[in-house]
Amino acid sequence: MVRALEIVGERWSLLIIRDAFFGIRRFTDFSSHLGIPRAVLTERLEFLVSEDVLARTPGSGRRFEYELTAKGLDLWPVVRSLTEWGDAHYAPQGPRRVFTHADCGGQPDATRRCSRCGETVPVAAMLMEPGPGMVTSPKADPISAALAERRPLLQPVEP
Amino acid sequence: MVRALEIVGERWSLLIIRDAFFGIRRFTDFSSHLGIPRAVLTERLEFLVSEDVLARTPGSGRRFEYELTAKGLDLWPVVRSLTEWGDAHYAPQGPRRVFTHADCGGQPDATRRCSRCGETVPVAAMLMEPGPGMVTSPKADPISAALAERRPLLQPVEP
DNA sequence: ACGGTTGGTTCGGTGAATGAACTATCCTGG
DNA sequence: CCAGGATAGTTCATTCACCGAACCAACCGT
Repeated sequence: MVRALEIVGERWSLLIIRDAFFGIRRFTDFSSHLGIPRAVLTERLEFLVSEDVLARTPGSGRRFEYELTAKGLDLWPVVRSLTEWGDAHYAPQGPRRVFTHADCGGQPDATRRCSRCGETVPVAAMLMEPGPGMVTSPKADPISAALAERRPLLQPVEP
Repeated sequence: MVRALEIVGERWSLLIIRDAFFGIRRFTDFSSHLGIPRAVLTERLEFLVSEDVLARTPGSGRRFEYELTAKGLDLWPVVRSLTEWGDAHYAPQGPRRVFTHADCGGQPDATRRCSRCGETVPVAAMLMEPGPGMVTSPKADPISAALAERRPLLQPVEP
């Protein structure tokens, strides 16, 4: 676990990875959604790319995109179990987001096993939907607004 | 996930919690096994106790013990999935430790479901055994040596 | 050609982490 | 009863990481 924490244990790293699962791919979107200092974001993205957790692909012009690699996708159980623990102990209204299997509507657990059909669900086949604890503030930025809608995981935000 | 990381996302916190699962309970043992600065250890233990992840109970005299609470035990999926990710991507020799269901010998996944009997295995009913990647250095301190033996999780080290 | 967008870099200030040394309390052996 | 060790810290100077704000350079559409 020491090596895992050397890669994803620094501050912000897991939040960047979580946002990547949610479909965020661009520098500016990570910056505005997370509120992370840009210098720190630069450093974290470069490090995660160098460790093959994210891949940096050129979009149009300067619009680079940071995407999860296979190794990065393997972090889903970490993201999911941390979220479940936070929901269980710090979300009296219930979770802000729930994740469902697009094919059958069941709820995959942290290991991606679906509660209804029993399949191991690929992350891309999961839908993220607002849960009972979701708060929709009127002044929400476009990114937060998009992430409060029902949408598939990994699908790029505003393509 | 933000709130979860506020509790367990600081450096050393998850390693302290992992060691607590392994059976470490005393200040000196955490210090020597993790190599964490003592001032930081003091602060982390106090914080985790204040957040009801650990409980501090008086042993004999000054020998306090830090034990996982129910809330702390709920962090097992986080510890397990981080370890699995590290093993999958940074342990070419295979994992250093494997965890088995004491009753049936199966291997519980991150959600504690046993691969053999299908039961949800309590953490206390799991055995930690050395795996193919375990390295037994001759100069190992007594704590590391104890943790390289087959032993139940949560059982206090040298009671 | 020009203003906006994107993806950064640079900078000074602040707080946290580090390792080494020191301390106070309790327990045990003689 | 006293000495010494074990335990669980505290203190301190140095180093390092994080922070917010400002600056900058390439590219785009018009």
